[in-house]
Amino acid sequence: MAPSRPTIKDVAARAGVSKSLVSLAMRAPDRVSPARLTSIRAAADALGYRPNAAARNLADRRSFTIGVLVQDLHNPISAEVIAGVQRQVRASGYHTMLVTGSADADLERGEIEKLLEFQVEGLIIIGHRMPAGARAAIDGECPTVIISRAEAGIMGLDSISNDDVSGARMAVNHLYDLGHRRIAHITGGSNQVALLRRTGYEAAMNSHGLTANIACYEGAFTDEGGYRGTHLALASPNEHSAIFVANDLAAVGALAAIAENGRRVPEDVSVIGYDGMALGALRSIGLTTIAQPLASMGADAADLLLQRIGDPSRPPGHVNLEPRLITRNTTSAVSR
Amino acid sequence: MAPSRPTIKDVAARAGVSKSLVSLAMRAPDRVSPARLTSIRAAADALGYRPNAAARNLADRRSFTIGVLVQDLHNPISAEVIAGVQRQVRASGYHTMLVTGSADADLERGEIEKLLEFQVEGLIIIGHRMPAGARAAIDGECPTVIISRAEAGIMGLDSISNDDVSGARMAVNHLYDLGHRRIAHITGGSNQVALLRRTGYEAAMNSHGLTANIACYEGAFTDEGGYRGTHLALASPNEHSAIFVANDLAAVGALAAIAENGRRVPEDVSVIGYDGMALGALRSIGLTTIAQPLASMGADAADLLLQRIGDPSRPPGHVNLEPRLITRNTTSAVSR
DNA sequence: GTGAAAGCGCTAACAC
DNA sequence: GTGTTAGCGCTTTCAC
Repeated sequence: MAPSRPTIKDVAARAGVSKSLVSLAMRAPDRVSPARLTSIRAAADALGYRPNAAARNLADRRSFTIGVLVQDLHNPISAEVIAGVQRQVRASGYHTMLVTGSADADLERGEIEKLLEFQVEGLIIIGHRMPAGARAAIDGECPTVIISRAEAGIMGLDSISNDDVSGARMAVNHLYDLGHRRIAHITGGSNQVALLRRTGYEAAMNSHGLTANIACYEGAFTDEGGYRGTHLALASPNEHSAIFVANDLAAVGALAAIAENGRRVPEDVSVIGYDGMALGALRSIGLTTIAQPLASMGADAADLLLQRIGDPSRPPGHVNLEPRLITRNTTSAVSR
Repeated sequence: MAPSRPTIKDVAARAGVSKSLVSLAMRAPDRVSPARLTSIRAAADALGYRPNAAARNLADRRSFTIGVLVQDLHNPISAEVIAGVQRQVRASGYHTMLVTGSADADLERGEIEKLLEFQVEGLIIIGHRMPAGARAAIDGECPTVIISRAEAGIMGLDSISNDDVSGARMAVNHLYDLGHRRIAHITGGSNQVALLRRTGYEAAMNSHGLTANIACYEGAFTDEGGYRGTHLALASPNEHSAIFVANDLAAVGALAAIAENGRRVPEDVSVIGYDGMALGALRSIGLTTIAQPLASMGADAADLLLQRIGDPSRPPGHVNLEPRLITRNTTSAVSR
């Protein structure tokens, strides 16, 4: 700030060469004579020179930065996806600028605007909602890939998702195989992902001839949502022996509701979640779940984006990864 | 990218005015005649003009950006601190650029370098380790505040922390008040924060005349660490009736170890953690803990940083917040 | 191999 | 009020 940082010019002066040679030395060391190179480097070190990204981006007309919008930083799965994104992005010589979304659509669109003003070369959006400001990106402004939003396809964006319908079926099938028939579903609300999971649940129930047993209780993708929905389920006369909860966070809430209700998991009622958040693996939770390959989804998103940046005319790609069942301690064979 | 974005010049041409008037119109609308203003705005809208942050930062010689380094994005408390930081930073008209640290010190220093190259006006570091690249920041390069690292003081940086020693005493006192005497401590490793919490534990035990009962078992700030440490504790002949675990994540691991050991919480052994992570409040966990005011720590850090940016000569400040006890379901009066 | 000069998009005096 | 003119720090032809 105050003692404004040394510039390429200062380095040049100190090394007794021209600005452009310093610039060259920084980017193509092999095209500069060894002697000058060392003296330039010495000067740079002595001065504590650090390139100014703003100036370089301006001259380059590119930023080597990709923007990441995380809608729900509080859901632990976000961290895992982010880690995957970062690893891959870094490996490609880019770096990430991460902003968080929020319930406030205006704020969220503002964040996206900022990212765009910073000339990010691409955008990765992690979350279930369609961000307000994403329209701009969609309008061909900036390559964008959406993680975990299945309807992205219809908007012409690249996307990475897991097959929610198929995953939900896996959940039901697992329960079915354990002998459960009265299987309830706690929903994740009215967003696309939640709807798909519900669809998978219903489809699986139907295909097992359990149409009459279909029972959905309204929840949300939060601890609280799972808790409330499960209380509803337990209060019904249906005597569910198993519950498929829309996501892991909600499933943890479900466990609490069940305990409060005086029943045991999995002896009295089995519970299966969805997502595969690391915390579900915590020994004191031991949640059976349908796990999304979170880190690779992040990495794949980065790959897809980088490809698209390389070739903007490339048609949008949709990677739909298969989730997998992880059996832990909250599901068991039906007891009666 | 390809169809390079419209610039201020394009807007000027379309509106039939000069570049500088457009620039003025964007920043001080009231100093431009209404007629021109509207026509400029119309032109900007029509063109889909968006200011180029790189150009502006270069000309302004400031970025209105503050960099945030999060060392452990996987610890859920990070998200809460980040939220606090973001809210406050945004409210001040700045925005944040967030990068994640990692075990790899070189990568971490690289991330800090990037932030610095981007001309961030300040740095907030969230985590327990002293990042390699922080030296540069310390050398007066860039105002920096450290969250959760008590030794920051000696390095001349601003810092926000909670009083770990005092918090640990609170934990022990709570247990003591419940009648516990054989209180074990699962440590968080050898970092400063863990050491302080251990110090507080020992001090409290001493002051209660329980010096002979002091028993520390080696753990870490992770689920796994708490799990292993607790198994050690339970295997000892000390018959601990209560355990103070170095942080919440580890405490959750402790719960698992205790369950595996065939004991109940809190009937057979009480457990108290530290941090106040939101997940500890999840009903199926209900962890008693010493809660740090995470969101306000983030907000305070942002405030401190902004102040320092405003007045770089300001002496470093250290805000040491008092944590508070949150009693939930994992502690109860000693039974025998 | 090296340097001079132009320009990236924007801001900020400074004149008109 | 409004336009002109210099840069901000860096990259990049293009001659030498």
